[in-house]
Amino acid sequence: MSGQRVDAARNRKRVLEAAAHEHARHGSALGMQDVARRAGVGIGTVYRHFPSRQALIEAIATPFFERGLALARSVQADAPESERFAIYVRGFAQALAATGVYGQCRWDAPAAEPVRVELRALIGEFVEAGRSGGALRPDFTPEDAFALLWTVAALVEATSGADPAIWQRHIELVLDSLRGGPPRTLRASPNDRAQWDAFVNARKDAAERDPADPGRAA
Amino acid sequence: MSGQRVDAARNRKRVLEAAAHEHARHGSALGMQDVARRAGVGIGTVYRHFPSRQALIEAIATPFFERGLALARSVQADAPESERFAIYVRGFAQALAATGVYGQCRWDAPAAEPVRVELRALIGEFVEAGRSGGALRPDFTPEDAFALLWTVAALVEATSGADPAIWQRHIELVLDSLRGGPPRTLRASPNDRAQWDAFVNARKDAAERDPADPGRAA
Amino acid sequence: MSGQRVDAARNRKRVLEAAAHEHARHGSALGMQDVARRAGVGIGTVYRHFPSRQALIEAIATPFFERGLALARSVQADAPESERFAIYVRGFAQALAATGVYGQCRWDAPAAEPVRVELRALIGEFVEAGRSGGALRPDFTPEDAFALLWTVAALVEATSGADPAIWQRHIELVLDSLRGGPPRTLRASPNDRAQWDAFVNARKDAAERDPADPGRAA
Amino acid sequence: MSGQRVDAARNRKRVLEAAAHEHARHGSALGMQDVARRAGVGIGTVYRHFPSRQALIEAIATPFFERGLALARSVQADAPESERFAIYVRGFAQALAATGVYGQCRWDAPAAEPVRVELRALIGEFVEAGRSGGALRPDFTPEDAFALLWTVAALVEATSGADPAIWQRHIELVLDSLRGGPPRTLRASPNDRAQWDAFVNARKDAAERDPADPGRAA
DNA sequence: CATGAATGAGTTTTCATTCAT
DNA sequence: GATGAATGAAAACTCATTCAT
Repeated sequence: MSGQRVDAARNRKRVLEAAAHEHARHGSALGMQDVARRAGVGIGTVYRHFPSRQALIEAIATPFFERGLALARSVQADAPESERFAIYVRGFAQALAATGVYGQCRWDAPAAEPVRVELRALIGEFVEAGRSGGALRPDFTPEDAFALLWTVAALVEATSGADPAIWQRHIELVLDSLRGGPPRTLRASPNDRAQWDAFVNARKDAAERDPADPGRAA
Repeated sequence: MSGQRVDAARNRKRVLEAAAHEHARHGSALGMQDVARRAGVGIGTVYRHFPSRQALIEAIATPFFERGLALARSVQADAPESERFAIYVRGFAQALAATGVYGQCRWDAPAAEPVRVELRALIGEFVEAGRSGGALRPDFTPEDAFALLWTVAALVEATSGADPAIWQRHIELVLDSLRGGPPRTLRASPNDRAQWDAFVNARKDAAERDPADPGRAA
Repeated sequence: MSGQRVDAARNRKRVLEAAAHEHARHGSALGMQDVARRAGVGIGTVYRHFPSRQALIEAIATPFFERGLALARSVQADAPESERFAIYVRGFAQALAATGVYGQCRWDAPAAEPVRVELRALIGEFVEAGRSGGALRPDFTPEDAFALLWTVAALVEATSGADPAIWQRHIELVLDSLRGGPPRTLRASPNDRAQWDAFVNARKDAAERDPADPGRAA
Repeated sequence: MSGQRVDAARNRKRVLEAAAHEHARHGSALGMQDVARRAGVGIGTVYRHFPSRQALIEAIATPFFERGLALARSVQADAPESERFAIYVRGFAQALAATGVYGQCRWDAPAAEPVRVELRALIGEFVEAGRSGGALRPDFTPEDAFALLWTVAALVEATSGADPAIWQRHIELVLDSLRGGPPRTLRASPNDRAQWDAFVNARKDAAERDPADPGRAA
């Protein structure tokens, strides 16, 4: 009816975008009907491309991982060795805040396996270089980096809607501290009370707007 | 099931505990039926104490906040000034890992208002004392502390089921780094690859066991 | 607890009144809990006096029938023979509008049996006297009277909340017509359009206020 | 059950018919499950066409009103002027007895607005013609007609299950009386005691069969 | 390929009734 | 006798998934 052969791939992409949007709002509780509506296709089309809700949710993760990997590659290609880790963390957070997709899209998804492997290798290099260059304390491991990314992701996901300065400050504070030396002046302004009040209120508002899934993250 | 009129308060508590348990596993998608079953009461009893699913979920937060506050008070009472912040963070994470309740139970809940206020005052004192005593870098603010607690909570929630050593290591690493001086040897063993493999596998297993809500957090 | 022996009869009466009130609003869909609350007693007390919801509903009818019978007796005692039927119909409608109880309280309730018998006898006399006195056409039977009372009840129940003039006019119109002679000037003002608009709006408002039981009666 | 996509409109109609049937028996307490079963569709299909129980109940009214309007039009087209009112009342009652739908389907439903307006115009004409032709007393108004129809509806609803002769007799009696002249011999046999006993018993039986909603109307 | 009507299992919520205190 | 907490069957409603068109 709407151009038969024209472009199945186009539809697939639209569904994926719609799903990412819904996922950002409702987490894994996203509704298939809502995804279809937002994508402007019938529910059946969603199921043609993704055989189940679970498959769709997992599929959302793929572009997320690919962006993460692409970011790591470009950091490796372009950034000075000792700063790569910091730049990657900042870029990771930035991408997260921009796309809003995280939630259930996790490193444990089967599809993420190869990405995870390559990413670990790259991050391993960043960490090694950071330690050598004095940007990271000597006992910092790649696994510490994963833990850090996880916490950063959670904070970004929670606060980006209210005041991005919160996570920006946090990242600078932690990165600077992880050097292991005396504190430097940070690149981001200090975290203050007003920001947190804004944060709490933003979440309260969101909960009122959508009582079905009252607050993601945390 | 379970005698009648035994004690309304007792039943209320059992429902709350059951709800906390379910919430830890399924997040806000917890089922009322499941809560009732686990509490050993009829579904009607759940509704007698909490008029709706939403009300129950909000109610879960209260003991969580109270524990947090109680912890802060006892830390203030018993711990040496300069170590209070570190002890509080450790205790907070410990409690989280033990009770598993977090998720939707957030600082923005209306019921949390008074707790939030008092808690902020206490944490403000911890931070001040920490800075004076050299346990925290001079530019660390109470709001930085909140951000840190948030990230810690996310990490604990995600990893406590797999290997608590992950979050323990992370906390020690960050606390030590936040001193601002040269790194010390940490109280927790380094974060290594095996731990993360265990983590990823644990999450994968959980997702297979319960495809409905495949993995909380992150 | 609230005065043990004091007065069970008092409680029974309060429950009955509360039930009548709830019944007037919600018909047979009245809630036991609501009745108990309005009566100011525990739900158990309601069940002590009336073993089931059905029994309570049937019990509501009794005072209704008794009032009807009392009215008939007093009409027989005090009113001029030929006007008894008209006076009874007017009084019946008046009582209905005042108490609001009708709905499920029906002539077929077992408890109503003896009342029904006596009432039929009295109304039979009223009808007979009315025919003799020229107030009712010769072919009007006691059963016609019952049918008429039924229709009057339905109209009163429907319109008394909006404009009682509607049923008053209707009664006068029909009573006058049933004489069988040329029309006389009626005791009530004519039924006009504004009254019906008020009626329709009143019902619409009620339906919005209480969507649970949107409008009793036909 | 019942093929798929057969025809959405067909299913909608079947649901509506089933709902009308259930409504005739149980009033506004009709069960959605029962409606679905009777319509031979899944419960989800009922909800696809009518988003809530309330919406379904309101929808039942539409065909009812449309039938009423269609009847009025055909009466206007085919019947002799002075008899139109009487014919309409009889047809109205007949339709009511046949379809059984009334109860919550009321003139105050928003959807009924346009029908109500046109119907009032038509009935206004019938009344006017009836007065001119001597079939109605001169002071009879269109609003009196509405009141009369309401009472007729209540009586039909209550008695059609037992003995239709009751409402038939009542209608003839009232229509004849409303002429304002000397009584004529009625087209329907007189209302007698046996009919009322049958009526009371029928209601008693119904109440026993279905204690949930013991007796509609009245 | 796309569509969206149909399905029904599953979930939330209500409420008449029971019974320990 | 009175109370109200407890119960669970029943009803309303949701939504992932299927499949005829």
